[in-house]
Amino acid sequence: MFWSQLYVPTLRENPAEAEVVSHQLLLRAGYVRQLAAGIYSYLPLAQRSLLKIQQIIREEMDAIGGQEMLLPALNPAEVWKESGRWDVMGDNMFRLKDRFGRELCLGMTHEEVMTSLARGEVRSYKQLPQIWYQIQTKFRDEPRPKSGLLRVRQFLMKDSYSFDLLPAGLDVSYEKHRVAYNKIFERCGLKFIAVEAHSGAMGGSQSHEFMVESNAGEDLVAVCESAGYGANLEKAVSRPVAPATADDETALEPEEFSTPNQKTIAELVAFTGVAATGLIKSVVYVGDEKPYLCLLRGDHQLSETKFSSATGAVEVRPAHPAEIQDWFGAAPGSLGPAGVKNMPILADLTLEGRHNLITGANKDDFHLRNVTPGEDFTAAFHDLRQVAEGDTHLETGAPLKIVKTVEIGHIFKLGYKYSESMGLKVSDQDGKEVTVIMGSYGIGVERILCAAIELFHDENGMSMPASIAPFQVVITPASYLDPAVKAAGEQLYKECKALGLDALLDDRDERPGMKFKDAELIGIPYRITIGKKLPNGIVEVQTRRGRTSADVAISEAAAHVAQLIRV
RNA sequence: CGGGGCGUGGCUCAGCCUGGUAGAGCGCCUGGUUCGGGUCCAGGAGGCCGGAGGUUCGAAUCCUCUCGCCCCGACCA
Repeated sequence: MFWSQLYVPTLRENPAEAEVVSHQLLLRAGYVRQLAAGIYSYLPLAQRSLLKIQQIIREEMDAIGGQEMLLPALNPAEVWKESGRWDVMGDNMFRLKDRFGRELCLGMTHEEVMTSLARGEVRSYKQLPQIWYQIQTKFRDEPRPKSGLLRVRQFLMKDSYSFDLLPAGLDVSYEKHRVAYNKIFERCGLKFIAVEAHSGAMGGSQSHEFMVESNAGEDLVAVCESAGYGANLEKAVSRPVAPATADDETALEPEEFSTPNQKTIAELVAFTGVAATGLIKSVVYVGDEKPYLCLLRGDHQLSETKFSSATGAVEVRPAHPAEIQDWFGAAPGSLGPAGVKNMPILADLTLEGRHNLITGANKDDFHLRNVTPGEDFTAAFHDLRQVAEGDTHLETGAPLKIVKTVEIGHIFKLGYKYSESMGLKVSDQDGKEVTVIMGSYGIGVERILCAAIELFHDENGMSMPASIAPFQVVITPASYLDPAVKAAGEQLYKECKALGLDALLDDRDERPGMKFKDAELIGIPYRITIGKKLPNGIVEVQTRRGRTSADVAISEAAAHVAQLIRV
């Protein structure tokens, strides 16, 4: 490709609307343009890069026996009603009606359509297992699209679905995907981690997320490199920081004391002189419209996901102050387990075996001291606590750190959720009908591009991995007016193409500085500059990442770059 | 949905408070100049100031409504 014929509208300044780096650079480097909130047009550079990403995904999916299909993005309501998700998806689903008033939606994921397809086709256990996938546009009416291509309303997703006769088969399909995903993200040049993910309210199913560390991300994960542990914060477990002081284990009776206007943990710590670890935090949550009193150590936070798992509740929300007043006869800030009979009491595991703690008295402006879990109140103990900075790995005690990440892939053992609700069954060896067990596996295609930019950029622009860069090498004749330089550029371009390199020749009549700036902005990993040293048969090969360069004989230049890319 | 910010040539922004003929830089076009890190000079095109209504002799500027975009939060299969 010749640059003069390629549409690359680079901008000198960052567009005002962009805040995260990948968004700024995608706009500045002329990769994308925005049409509306969360809706983008992909210009030639983005399209080239995205096609390369898709090709890598395709090759690795095919390698595990995946079969590519393409399902409709426009879905009838019926299949979604069958699975129950027509209602569950709520406002996140784009819905429309056809001319006859029939309800349709734009697909936000394809479990339903895939299951519907499979149940019409697959009859026998002999046809299993199957892995079916597609790379397709998904539509989600996000409440708040943001961060450029990271959270959008229309995006490309590779979604695959496995169908197996038995759970052991699902394990195999899942493992195949895990391996394939690792290969895909490695080939895309990303630095990523696979972490345990929350598996939803059904429980039992396994799930992993593939994450790239980035401040632009929205997910927090806890990682411990030395223990090889990583988990989404929703799911993560840890060893908490030990209480600041040992408990007085004398058997003491609870004793009410006055705490005027002391509501928060911080205020109580200041008021009583007792460390937060010596306090019980009382949080009232509503799960599926039933109230629960959740008790945590003063310095801990409730994990809504763990609360949901502990109670089995699907709809989870904090109680309203008015509800609390009604149930406890006191306002938040003076709550505790004492005398609570009208709702279940859940206590975090860190409270088990503690003695003589401080908690609210369920009486405004009063607290109780000397409250001992198990003696002064009974509670069901669960892991309810969100892992916090400073915690250590549960088994090894090695430090955990909490990092912000972008989710680029998610693999999930679905189990029987869709096959059961939608009736996907096959005959087994004995001619008995058996419900098929499924897995579903997603990759956000644009997020790979974003993550690569977030990971690899500097003040000059992007520094794309060679495997997914729009071009692998740019040939930059310092001046296209010099006939010798121009001829050498064109010759070198031919040599690169002959070696199978995806090359771009900057044939524009621009000053060299401008060409260098543009090439670095759009992130082409290698640049061959033809200029001053041409009379000696020398050109310069620059590596974008780190901006190191080497003088190479012009006859060797193409092969030299090919060599660099292969490594 | 709650809170905040912003809409002025393609891009970045000034002008608005205190109403009076719409500006700058970059980009674009023409001519010249220059040619290894976003050359320099000269000339030129391009905007009914997001939209609607109102106040006023007069509105980019003041008021009301509305649309859009961004950020924080809520939400997130």
